[in-house]
Amino acid sequence: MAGTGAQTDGGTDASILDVAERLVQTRGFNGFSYADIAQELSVTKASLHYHYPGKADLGRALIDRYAERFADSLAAIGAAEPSPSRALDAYANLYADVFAAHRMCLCGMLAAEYETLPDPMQEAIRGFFDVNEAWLAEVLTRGRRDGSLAFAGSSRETARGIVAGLEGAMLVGRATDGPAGFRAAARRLVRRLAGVQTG
Amino acid sequence: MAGTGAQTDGGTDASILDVAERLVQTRGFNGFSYADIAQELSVTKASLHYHYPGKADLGRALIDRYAERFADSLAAIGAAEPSPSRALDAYANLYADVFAAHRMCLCGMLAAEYETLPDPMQEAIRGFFDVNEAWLAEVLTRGRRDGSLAFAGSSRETARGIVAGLEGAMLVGRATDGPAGFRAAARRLVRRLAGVQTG
DNA sequence: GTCTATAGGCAGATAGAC
DNA sequence: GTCTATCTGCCTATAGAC
Repeated sequence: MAGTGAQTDGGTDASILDVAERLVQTRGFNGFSYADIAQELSVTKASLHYHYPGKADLGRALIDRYAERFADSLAAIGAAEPSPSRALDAYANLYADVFAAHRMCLCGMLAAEYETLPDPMQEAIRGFFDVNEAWLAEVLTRGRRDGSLAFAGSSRETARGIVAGLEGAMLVGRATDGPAGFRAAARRLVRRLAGVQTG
Repeated sequence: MAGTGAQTDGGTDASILDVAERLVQTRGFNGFSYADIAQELSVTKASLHYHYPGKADLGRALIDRYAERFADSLAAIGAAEPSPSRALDAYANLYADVFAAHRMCLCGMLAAEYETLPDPMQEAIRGFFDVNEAWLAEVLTRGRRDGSLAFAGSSRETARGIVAGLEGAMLVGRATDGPAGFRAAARRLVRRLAGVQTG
């Protein structure tokens, strides 16, 4: 359930991040303001600036927390799912959970606005995708070795295709899909790209 | 070469759309202002409001023109490429051309900001994806019938996966890829999802 | 840590002269 | 059609009291 922004503790910083995270995932980094957060938390904008002096600081903190949670989820999948094909299903489900919460992946959303973002945020976004691709590449390599997966080309480029497919499915699905079919579509996409062998 | 925003004629309206299109494709609809366009064209903001009274009007005009161009490109591919697999390669190249121009697909970008956009723009964005999926579905159906393509599930859901894959590849690629590998990656993705039969 | 108050700038948009 | 001038409102951000 990574990336859906469950309230962590009761800390003020975390509450701010929770609200900001949801706003970025639904409206984009350029589509919300400190005023939006302040109103929702019934505090003043000045108070928010105490915790995160500038919007860039807030943005960087958002990505770091999101990436950390996502990495935890990947580690949990790795521990719980020794089968590569099952690990891929679980990976697709991470995205389906975000979509079901009527959100876009935080870093997918920020990738769209990439050119308008400060350097520290751009750097963190690249890091997020790199971690995802590296984790997937490892799963893919393992699956091809044990015969449960069959795909042409390198694990890394196949991993990149899977990330792209899932991010794109969320992006387009926001405009066209209901949440119903997304989970199945995401699984289908990943299995197809990874060449999951039936039986 | 649809979607790269080549100057159509010398009309003022078209010039405004050309600049605005590039700004949306690189920075997003919420990432530019009338002032940006005015500066680039050396006119005043008031002059722009004469041509497009509100930003929503400008946005709708942008999508309509973009969708029209894209539809023309699809028709041209249909006329020039009787082979389904070659038509799919040409389709992937449409996206690669946009990416090579250091742009995101206009409607992919707007899909990210979907929740913040006025109804007329949302409607036009859905129309764009629907036309793309319908065109692809027809190609896929034809290819499966003649044996050149092999994929599980419906043509329509496979078409949706291809659009998602290409949009996502552009989205993520802006943050991670150089323009070099994108064309090959896009072709690989489409061929894999459509089950292009070798030989 | 949160507040009031405010600065300084930019957003989208309009009126009216030319 | 394009201009100058202006409006209103929101934006990010800061100073300083409590």
